[in-house]
Amino acid sequence: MPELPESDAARRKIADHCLNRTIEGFTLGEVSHVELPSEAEREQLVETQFSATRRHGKYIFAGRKGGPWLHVHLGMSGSFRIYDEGEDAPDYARLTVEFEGGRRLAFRDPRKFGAVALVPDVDDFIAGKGLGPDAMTIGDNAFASAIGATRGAIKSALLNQRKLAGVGNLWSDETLYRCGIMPDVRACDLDTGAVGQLHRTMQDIMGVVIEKNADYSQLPRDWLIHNRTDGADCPRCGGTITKKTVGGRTAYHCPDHQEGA
DNA sequence: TGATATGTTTTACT
DNA sequence: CAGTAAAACATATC
Repeated sequence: MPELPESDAARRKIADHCLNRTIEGFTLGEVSHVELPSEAEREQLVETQFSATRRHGKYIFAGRKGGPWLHVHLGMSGSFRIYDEGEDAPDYARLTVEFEGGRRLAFRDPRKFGAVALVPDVDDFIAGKGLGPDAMTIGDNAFASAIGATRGAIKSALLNQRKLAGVGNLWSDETLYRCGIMPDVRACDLDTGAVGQLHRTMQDIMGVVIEKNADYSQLPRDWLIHNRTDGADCPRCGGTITKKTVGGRTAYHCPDHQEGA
């Protein structure tokens, strides 16, 4: 489920398996309603190599210095699959990059909410999207000014990609759960200490998910992720996990140990 | 069968 | 400008 940590794990697949190999071509799957690079854009990449990857928030990039970069957003259900020529292509492959030596990189996207595009400059792209600072590298002061001053719900602030890039529904719930803060508390009602704790906790949680390569089965048992179901027992306090809608998103939380400001 | 889903964008208000 | 709310996007799964 792609948020920042899942996007980073996906980026790493490219970094680990697809760099410095000449791109020979592309294969398209069933592509209606999926944003993909045009034939002319794909042609610009043929005979070139990816030499580096980047990630900002949930946006992944692969390219080389000076050249156009391939940008990928995984949307709701996107993923990458690395395989070699002769192996079965995965289901729902929308765009497959063919490298020399038979290496394949498939962009899978069952629900077609993802996007792949060619961008001339990564920084310009990020600026053009209006994305806020990356959630894993933002500093304490920048976090406090981006989030702490918001008048709306803290959960909505964390999810706002213009304020902070990378946090999605799952990890915003996990962060608030660990901090003991109700998702619908107004961000500006949190004291300085709580905002600082939120910053540290958010980075700690997503850092662990990145470290575990986004394999949820390796995450600690007392995390909300394993019990994110209406009516489940809260593994931290014995309360009951409950859902409510905050800012149009479903917010799972424990009313017993998550409190208002 | 119907409800729900990890995300983004757009539009229309307040 | 800041924020809220709803709808739309396409499809798989519970």
